[in-house]
This record gives sequence, structure tokens and C-alpha cells, in this order.
Amino acid sequence: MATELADLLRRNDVQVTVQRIAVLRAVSDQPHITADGVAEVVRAELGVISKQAVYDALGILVERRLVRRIQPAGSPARYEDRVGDNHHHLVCRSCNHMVDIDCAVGFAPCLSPSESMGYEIDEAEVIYWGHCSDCLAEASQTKSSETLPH
Amino acid sequence: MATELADLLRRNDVQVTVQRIAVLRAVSDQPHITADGVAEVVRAELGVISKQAVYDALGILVERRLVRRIQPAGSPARYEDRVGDNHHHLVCRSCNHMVDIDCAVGFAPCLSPSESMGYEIDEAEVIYWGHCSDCLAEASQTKSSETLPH
DNA sequence: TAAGATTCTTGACTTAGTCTAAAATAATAC
DNA sequence: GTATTATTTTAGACTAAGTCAAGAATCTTA
Repeated sequence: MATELADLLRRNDVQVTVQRIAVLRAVSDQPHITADGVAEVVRAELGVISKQAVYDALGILVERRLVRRIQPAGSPARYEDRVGDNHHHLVCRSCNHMVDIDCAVGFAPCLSPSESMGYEIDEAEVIYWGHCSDCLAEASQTKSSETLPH
Repeated sequence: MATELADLLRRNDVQVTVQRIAVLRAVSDQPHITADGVAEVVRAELGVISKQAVYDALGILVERRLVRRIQPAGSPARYEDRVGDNHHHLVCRSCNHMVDIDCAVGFAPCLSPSESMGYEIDEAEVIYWGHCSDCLAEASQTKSSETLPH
């Protein structure tokens, strides 16, 4: 049952442990999950796992590019298993909810900035900020003079 | 001497205090400075300032758009007074150094993603990640089989 | 100059994450 | 299969960045 995930780890030279499989499954089941969330999910499955084991597992999965880490301002790091494509993220300033969004141009639009200042660029990270439809609706219902939450 | 900054604050309905002027000057003198850095600079000027006053001042300056807050992964929040244009940031994975970079397209390239999922987007934040020339040079000097630091 | 509003200080607290050393587990060599 | 070695995991103290709360100080307005 977990053979598939185990194989994925093995193919990527990651030593297989029940903890790592469980962590990988948690991220896969729940994209944009936090490290804390992973710990919770894994605990439901395995009984216990240490905070450190979660961070270690996530760390090595990110290193081997099986998982991507996103760290939007004002929120703990989040993890997703959608890797290898050029998608970005859209975050609601009110409720912090995050959704995936395909690249504006269809292919790395920002990987070629006008000037690279001698840097060897390997990633362009794009985060869109705004308000989700739920929060917009809620704000307009509160028809008082209050301004949009932010 | 500080009249100019004081006026800027007043024009933006920010009550003028020596602390706020000092904070604004610190950010202006040293773009990409951290809150801690601001506290240090201001302390050199005023003798003392509380951590909270620094955060309050930065908070209101950001709210009034006199200062922009950047929060790259793995580093404390940074502040700059270059606002109102569409520039992005380029961060070195090794030494964490950050430089400004003009927008790839010259005008908000990413403000129109293919699908906005019902979100009302108000900002597109772009961070380029890579290695700066210094770190690249240092890494190639260490001609051993080591891989690039990251 | 007094009253009321805003800001600043102090210090405890929170959250997210790291460090360390010992214990447990997995890989490999025999 | 078992012993050896390498890698992981645990537990719990620690750190960094930032927030909260209440009283003191300072500004603004009348």
C-alpha cells in the first residue's frame, strides 16, 4: 500500500522509514500543509512522531525536490508535493487561505529579469496577495464604514 | 534637518515623533534593513528605543505605504523606503544578501495571472533566488568535489 | 495649560524552528 | 542470520522574531 511512496523515496536515495512515508503522504493528501499540521496527521496514523523527525523528513524531501516549501509572509512554512511545474500561489490577506495558480505566461516568466546583477538565478518565486471571494463577500455584507480587513 | 522627514510623516497623517523620524531615516539610509537593525541604528542616534516602538513605527509606516516590508524565507522581515514602483528582489541562497531588481517586463508582469480564482489581487510579490557572484567565486575556489552551498 | 488621545516603555509571552546527545532503527558486510 | 556501522528518531532545552498588555510619558487640541 505504501509501496509506491517507499519506491519514490528509494529512487531518490532517501532512506525509507515509516515516518518519512507518513510525512510524504500527509503532504500529498493536504497540499499547503504546515509542519505542525503534518505532525498532527502523522500522529493520527503512527501514534507518535517527534517535531524534529517531522522537520528532518520535510527537510530531506525538500532537498531531494520531492516536496516544495513555501514561506509566505506572516504564516509558518507550508509544504506541497506539486513540484517541477511553474505554478505560483495566491494568498488571501484576511483568512490566509492559499490556492495554486498557473503561471501568468505559461512558462517561467520571471526567470529572466532584466538584469541579474551577477547572480546565478535558479528560481523565481511569485506570490499574489489579495482577498478571496469569501472574505470579499463577508466584508461587503458588513456594510458599515469599515474598511476591508487586511 | 529632520524637517523633511517630519513633513513627509505629517502629510501622511502619521503623528510625528523623534522615534518615527529616526526609524524612517534608518530605513532610508539602509535599504533592506531588519527591525533589529533599525533598533540598533536608532539607539546609536537617540540613546534608547524599545523593541515595541520600532515595530509600531515600522508597522504604521508600512500601513501608510511610506515603507515596504519584505519577508523572504529564512530571514527576518526587511524594510525599504523604495515604494510605489514595481521592483523585485534577488536573494543569495548562501549569504542572504539582497539586491533590488527592476521588473522583468517593466510593468507589473504578474498582476494579471491567467486565473484569479475569484480573488481580488492587489500585489504580486516576486523574489528571485540564486547565488551571488561572490559566493559563486568562493565556491569555485574551493575546487573540491563539494557541491554549491545552499 | 489642562484634558484627552496617542505613543512609548517594560517585560512577559508566543510561535516556529534549531541544537544536542542518547536511543532506536536500518543498511551492509560477514 | 548476526554483528557492525551508519543513519534516523526522540526528547527536551534553547533561540529568534515578533506580539500582548498595562502603566508612564508625550503629544494635540481646546
